[in-house]
Amino acid sequence: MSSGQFTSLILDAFLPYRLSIVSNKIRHALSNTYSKKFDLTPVEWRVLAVLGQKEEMSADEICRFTETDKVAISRAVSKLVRKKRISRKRSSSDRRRSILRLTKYGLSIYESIVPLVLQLEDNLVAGLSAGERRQFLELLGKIDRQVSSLKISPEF
Amino acid sequence: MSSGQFTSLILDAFLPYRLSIVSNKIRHALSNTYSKKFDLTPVEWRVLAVLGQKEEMSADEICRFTETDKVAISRAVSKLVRKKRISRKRSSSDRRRSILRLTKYGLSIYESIVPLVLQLEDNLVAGLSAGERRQFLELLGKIDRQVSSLKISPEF
DNA sequence: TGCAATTAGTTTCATATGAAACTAATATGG
DNA sequence: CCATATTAGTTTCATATGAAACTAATTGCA
Repeated sequence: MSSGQFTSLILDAFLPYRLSIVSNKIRHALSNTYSKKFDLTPVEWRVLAVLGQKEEMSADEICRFTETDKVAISRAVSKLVRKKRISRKRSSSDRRRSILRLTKYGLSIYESIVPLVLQLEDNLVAGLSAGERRQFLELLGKIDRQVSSLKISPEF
Repeated sequence: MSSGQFTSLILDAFLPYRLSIVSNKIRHALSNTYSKKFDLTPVEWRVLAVLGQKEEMSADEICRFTETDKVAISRAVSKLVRKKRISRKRSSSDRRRSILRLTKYGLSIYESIVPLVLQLEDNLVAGLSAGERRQFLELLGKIDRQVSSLKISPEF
């Protein structure tokens, strides 16, 4: 039966698919550098990474900074506290809010992982010139803003 | 304490992180277009998408084509068969292998979703010129090949 | 020819994740 | 001042996912 009117989806040219594939590969590669060695899940690493960059943050701030679901952050924070990698203190100005910081132990884990993930990143972009790297991040930023503006108008 | 010797990780400039954020946003946006409406998970959609593009494939071929874990594909295939969206027939030349195809029902679901996801893709790249789109996919392809070559050398 | 290695796909078990609902605290407006 | 709405974070329940082990069939080599 002729389907001349129907446009089949060519996955290799479908941007969301391509992005997903590459992102998954990188996530696995990243996970391989720290997951077993440091007993960390990707979201836990993300929390450590944020707290390594900023001195202290609340869970809600981490959610907004990393655009990650609050339940996932909550669970990761609880595990990191239990593993004594971060500390949690109630904010005196808003007792709903907690103040999170890396412990010395957490900081040492963070400082051990950073060179590894930076090395991985270097390997990833080894085939790109410096100009191409900048270009890629710029285009990615444009797509990021587009998808964010889509989310602002929920369809329900 | 001076930490002049240590390079903190700046997440906004960290490519894997940026890719992950954008990819997650897109995955959610995509999922919103078909997940509830068509009762599909992302992996199930991926299987439909591949079978919509190719007439028939084995599970193993879908795994390799989409670079997706065989357990995930196996589970998605079983659910799609149960939902009568694809059919599964044993290969006569290799009885380990199954031949998967879209059913009429599955094809109609596929044909309903494709315009939606193509529209979403159009919206995603609305801020890019045609040249920038090509450039982005080319650079993404380079990164893809780099990360694939990393995986070829497992570290254990 | 026969057996070990490999392949195609499935299942088990433990953990992660998503959606929704929850608690406690604060903000806002009448 | 008080009731309602909102915010920060947690918990529950169901489903998804990851890792490992499994079964059945095929391939390759001695």
